[in-house]
Amino acid sequence: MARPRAFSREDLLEAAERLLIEHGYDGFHLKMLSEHIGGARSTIYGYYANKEEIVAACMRRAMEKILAATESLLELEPVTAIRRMFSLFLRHADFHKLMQEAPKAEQVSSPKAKLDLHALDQGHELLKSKLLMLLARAQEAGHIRADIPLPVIATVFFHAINTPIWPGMSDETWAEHLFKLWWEGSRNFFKA
Amino acid sequence: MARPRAFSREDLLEAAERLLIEHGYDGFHLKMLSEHIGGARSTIYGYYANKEEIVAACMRRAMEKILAATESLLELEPVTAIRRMFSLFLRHADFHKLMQEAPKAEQVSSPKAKLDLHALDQGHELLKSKLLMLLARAQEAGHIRADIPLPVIATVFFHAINTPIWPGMSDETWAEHLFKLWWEGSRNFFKA
Amino acid sequence: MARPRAFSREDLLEAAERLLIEHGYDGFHLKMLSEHIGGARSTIYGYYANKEEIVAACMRRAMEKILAATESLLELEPVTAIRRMFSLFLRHADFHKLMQEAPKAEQVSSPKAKLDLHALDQGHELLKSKLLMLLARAQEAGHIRADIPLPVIATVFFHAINTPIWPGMSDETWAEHLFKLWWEGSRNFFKA
Amino acid sequence: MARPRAFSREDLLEAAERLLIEHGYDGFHLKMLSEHIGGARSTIYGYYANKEEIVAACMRRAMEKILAATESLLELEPVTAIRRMFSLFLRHADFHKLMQEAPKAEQVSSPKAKLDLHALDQGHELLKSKLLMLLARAQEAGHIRADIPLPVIATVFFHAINTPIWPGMSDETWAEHLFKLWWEGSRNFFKA
DNA sequence: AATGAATGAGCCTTCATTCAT
DNA sequence: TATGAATGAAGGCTCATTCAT
Repeated sequence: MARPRAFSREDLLEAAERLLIEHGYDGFHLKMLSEHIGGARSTIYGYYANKEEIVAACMRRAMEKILAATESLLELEPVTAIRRMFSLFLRHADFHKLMQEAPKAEQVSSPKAKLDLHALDQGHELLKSKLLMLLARAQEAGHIRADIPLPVIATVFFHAINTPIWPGMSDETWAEHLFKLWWEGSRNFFKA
Repeated sequence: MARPRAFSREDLLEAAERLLIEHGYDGFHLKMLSEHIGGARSTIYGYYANKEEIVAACMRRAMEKILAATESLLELEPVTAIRRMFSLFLRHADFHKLMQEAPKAEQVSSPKAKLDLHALDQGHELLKSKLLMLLARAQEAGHIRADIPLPVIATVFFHAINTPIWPGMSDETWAEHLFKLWWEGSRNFFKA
Repeated sequence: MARPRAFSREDLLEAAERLLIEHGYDGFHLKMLSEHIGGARSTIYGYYANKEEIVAACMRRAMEKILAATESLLELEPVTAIRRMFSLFLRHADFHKLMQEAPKAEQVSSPKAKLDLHALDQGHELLKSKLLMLLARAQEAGHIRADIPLPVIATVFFHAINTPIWPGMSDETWAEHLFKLWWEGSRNFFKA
Repeated sequence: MARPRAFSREDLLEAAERLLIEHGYDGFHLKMLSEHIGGARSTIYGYYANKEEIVAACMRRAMEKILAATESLLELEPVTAIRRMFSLFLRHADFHKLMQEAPKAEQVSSPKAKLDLHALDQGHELLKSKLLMLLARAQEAGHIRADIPLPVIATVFFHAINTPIWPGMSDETWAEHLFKLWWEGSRNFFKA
């Protein structure tokens, strides 16, 4: 009965995500966004009340995608699960870059954005706790070194994933190498 | 007779570096800068023609400081040198993070800024080649694993340094843990 | 078969009047209006071509209501009629305040709005002339002072009505006091 | 040593006052203001941080001008003082119209504007109390009717002043008539 | 006819940069 | 030379109005 929407909320968030990753929070303008989705700046306000809310919704959505992907991981054998998690995060590579741009919930004035950012934080905690659980189980089974606190190991895990790919290398090889280096280090243990 | 210089080029670049690290490129304003160096905004234009040039000069200078600090490293025993380099970079970690979002020389309009950014890139390459040289020597001596290409190992090295510190942990302990994880990995090799 | 009318012209003008009185011209938005009449913003354009026309139609209608209410007043004894008129206007005081900032017919671009605003002006003149007639008759009968031109007295009458009510006072008491002050002044004539 | 200011704060407030009176709070734009003082919109922000602060400063200044003008009034014989106050306000005719546009201090976000608006309120109270004091003294001396609460009389006084002048009449005659009507009412007390 | 969506004009505000002393 | 003042180009957001169903 009314004019059909030129683009969906999904389209909008998708574009926003790309632009946020590419330009950072401050470098991200609604003008830019509107150009990328092919509409007027003001049209965006029919979807979200302000920039804050767009960013927050965008972050939350990315987190939910990741969380969904880690759904069944906990049931696997821990070392396998960790390996899977590693390659999963690698596939969603920009996710972490995006997360670093997240504004703090307290610095945000829109209540809706606050809600989304809190959900984001909870998601973050959940993700960390999932990883910690896996690491703990792997450690109990003697697979993970015990001389370094698990949260530190987890932090390094999260960060390692974001290593910018060596140009020209295939994704699979890259994943393989990266995991090996995280898992076994750079040292040569088998020195003759 | 002439008005005394309100601040030196050094003061300016020093303050700019701190502010860039703290607020990122887009969050960095000349107003902020002028307040921190105790002068008028317009005075800055006596030193640099525009914001681009300030940022470029600032990055270049930071890179040169790092390069100077790595000067004598190549003469040490390779594994010791690598360890030193690790903690050196860790001390300059903020700068590294900044580097990752450094403006590209081509996207910049001021020719002077272009020059500085090219010098920055060259410095980066030099740094990488120094590291590669060390890694190669260490590998020759059998200390570094040989099943993974050295550039990949170097990339991971560079990236590992930027891991956000685990809150509440002392800098020294953090450095220790981080190096161990890069060097020996997360796996427990000594499983009973 | 046709969609039922969501609201009538009357509903629309009624709501517009309330909102105009409450928020003034610049504070009056079509969004607000549409929410109050329970329809879509765009539906309003089925009734009036633009905001100007709504406002003009609304003012004209309010004026006509007042004029109708003064219909039988001229037949009364003049002083009684004046008293009645006073309390009548007091009841419509908000409208009067609004009238003072009514858009001028010449500043308006829509011809329909122009017409309505001219009608509004005519109504205003008619109202004034009615009042003047009453005052003249009262003056002839010796009830109104003759040392001040009647139009001045009429102007003050019109303006007095808009005196903002003393907070906490009942409408009736207020009307009583206000009329007395207009009629007898603030001076104490009966000084001992 | 620096470029001379194109207009003074006074110029700015003066223009703002005129425009506020003419167009009301909502109809008053910085663009309009900048055009009237002959500068760029952004230049205004060198004087005041935002629209709120301009309006608040403008109101406060108007109030202070009036207060200064009423300075020595209290020492006069009360009825004379009242008469003087009346013509004084008449000369500053638009003052009250301006005051009606004043935003409430609580609805304003800028702290500086809050301060100014509070000062405005205090000025308002002071003005009212001055008038009330005069009225009370006049009443004690038997010059003011006692059957109507003084605050009501004061309110009517304040409002009466703002009666729009009868076009074509000289200011002095107008002042005379207006005062007479407030003081003695419209009624003819001396009916033969 | 009624509606939800789209849009452009306009306002407030910030900031890099230029000007005039 | 150093500076305070001035400015235009954005960018966020609102709102009257038009479009397409």
